[in-house]
Amino acid sequence: MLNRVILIGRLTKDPELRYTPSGVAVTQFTIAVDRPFTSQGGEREADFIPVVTWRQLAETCANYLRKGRLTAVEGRIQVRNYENNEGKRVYVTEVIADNVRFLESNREGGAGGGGQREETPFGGSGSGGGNTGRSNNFSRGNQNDPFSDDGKPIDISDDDLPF
Amino acid sequence: MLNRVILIGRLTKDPELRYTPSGVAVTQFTIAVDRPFTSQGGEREADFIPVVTWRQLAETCANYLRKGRLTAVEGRIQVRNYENNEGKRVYVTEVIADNVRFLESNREGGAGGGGQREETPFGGSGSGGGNTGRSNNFSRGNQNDPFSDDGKPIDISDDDLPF
Amino acid sequence: MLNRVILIGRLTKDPELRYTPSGVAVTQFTIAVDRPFTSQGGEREADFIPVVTWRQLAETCANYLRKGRLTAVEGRIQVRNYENNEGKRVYVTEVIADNVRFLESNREGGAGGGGQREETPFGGSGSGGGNTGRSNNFSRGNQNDPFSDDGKPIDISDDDLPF
Amino acid sequence: MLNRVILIGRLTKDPELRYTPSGVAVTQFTIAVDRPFTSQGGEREADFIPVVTWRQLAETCANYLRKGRLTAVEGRIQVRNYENNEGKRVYVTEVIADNVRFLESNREGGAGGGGQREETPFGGSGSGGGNTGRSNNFSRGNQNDPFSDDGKPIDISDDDLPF
DNA sequence: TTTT
DNA sequence: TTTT
Repeated sequence: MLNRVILIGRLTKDPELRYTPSGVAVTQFTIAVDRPFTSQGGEREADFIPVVTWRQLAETCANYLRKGRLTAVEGRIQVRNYENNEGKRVYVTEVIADNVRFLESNREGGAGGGGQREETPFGGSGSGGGNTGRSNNFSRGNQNDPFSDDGKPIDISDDDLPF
Repeated sequence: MLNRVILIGRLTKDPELRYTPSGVAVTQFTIAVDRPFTSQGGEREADFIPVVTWRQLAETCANYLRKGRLTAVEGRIQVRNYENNEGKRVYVTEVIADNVRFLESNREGGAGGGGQREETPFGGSGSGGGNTGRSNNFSRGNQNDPFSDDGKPIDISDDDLPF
Repeated sequence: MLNRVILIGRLTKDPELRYTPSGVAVTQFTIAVDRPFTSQGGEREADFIPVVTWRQLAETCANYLRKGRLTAVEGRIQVRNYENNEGKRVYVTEVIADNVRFLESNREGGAGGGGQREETPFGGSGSGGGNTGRSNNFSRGNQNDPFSDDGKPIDISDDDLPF
Repeated sequence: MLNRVILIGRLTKDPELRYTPSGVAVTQFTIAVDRPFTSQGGEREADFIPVVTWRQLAETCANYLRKGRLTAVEGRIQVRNYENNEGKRVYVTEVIADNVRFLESNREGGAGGGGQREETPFGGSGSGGGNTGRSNNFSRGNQNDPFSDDGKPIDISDDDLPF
């Protein structure tokens, strides 16, 4: 009935932009959130939490987030499940974000490097809003469709569309 | 750096109280949280989210929560992992709660039935506070220790203590 | 940059539905949220937090919420200010809700009584969505416009529209 | 029953550390949180939200936060009221924080300037925890007690202690 | 493996 | 001015 998550942490890798078969943008990334205490052994620990964004927000994240960036994520916990290739049901827990805030601009710190896409965010993020279907900034041929040729089991489909 | 979750939903089963080898109370339950939209097929869907509480709060939850009860949970997302009996790393995502609110008193509705424990909450919940170690309301012999004889791989240990 | 509030408490009064001059629905109510501790003197205390909802959500709240009902509110803190009739700047802090959950159906407990409007919610609430402008369930003449004739300084206007 | 706020914004001024008559540390500051939309006129707007921290956390905030710093605040909304010198009841809404995260270290950007206190945070913040009473990092004579000689009406007292 |  |  109510399901709200707020996280602040750092991306463990550059985000991955994909499209569902019907052409809806999805971006996945993981954020490392330091725990507020140390383990028995005294080491700093973190939770590595998978985040999914859809549509316009997916494209903004793919464009401006990079490995190492401090980021705030707001969304809901989703538990989906699918049958894997051994016929076993697998449960996947993710945060479906509807609001993402870039807490570090592209100049400062971060793992930086190799940004082959835009260099400047245009002011934070949106909130899930706007255009349904595929943005035309992102042309897509069959060849580079991550949902048909990346070898891994396809585990995000149009059925997973959250709205 | 910041990790906050708030959920409102219903318990899918009575909660399960256990103790770690060193005697710390842990209670696990799952809450079903209806999604704010229906699926393509038009059915209501829900996320089934595992919740863990520790110490005093674990005992309060075990005493007063029951299957079907509407409940608010506040906590953080934790992703732990362990190696299963086939040597494969398994990831488990849970909400570690530090605040649980009973939104339905024991009188009204609910699945009711068979409450062999207390019948009245004494005013909501605490917030993780208080006594370390084991409460003496809960005697425990070796025989009924869920961590040594329930047949399933032991997947919660003192190493998982969150504070 | 991020502003999120979640409250669970009880309405101190029936909600008040009004319309801005241009006809947008606004509902205001106050929820009493018990503090998690008692005062020095040992009394239970509560915070009385003003909540504002707009448009479709305003109408749903006006229809289904009543004094005493347990309610969950999700939104953002807003601090607006205006000049009062003595020329002094007054600051008003409110929660602008975009999600409201009715945690008690109309049957159970509550202050009940005098419900001259609908008796059954149709499943929770929405989330700010939908129709701009005025719903036609709510006819409104100049005479009963709370924004032109209630004697009090008009302190909500179209300028306060949050989206 | 549940009251949770999470904010990310920038301090409008350096924080103010004070002590209650019995010597408990309190720090107040305001954070400016940009709204997620622009006003009718198209200007960026912000909410200016007063924040209060107590005890150990108050001292950490006073030491490390400065005007302009990007900061995450977690806490609860509190509405207190007092009678002013004209005998009128005044309502004050504040966020009582139990967790504060410094999202910008002291090197980068910010309004910088004139930091006459420590230059390096020792790793974020705590969470309200720890020592009751006054830390001995902060010597205090009668003369510089902000609660006895600052001329302004004393509006925070030991009665406001949240725990 | 799921709740109302 | 406040709710159970």
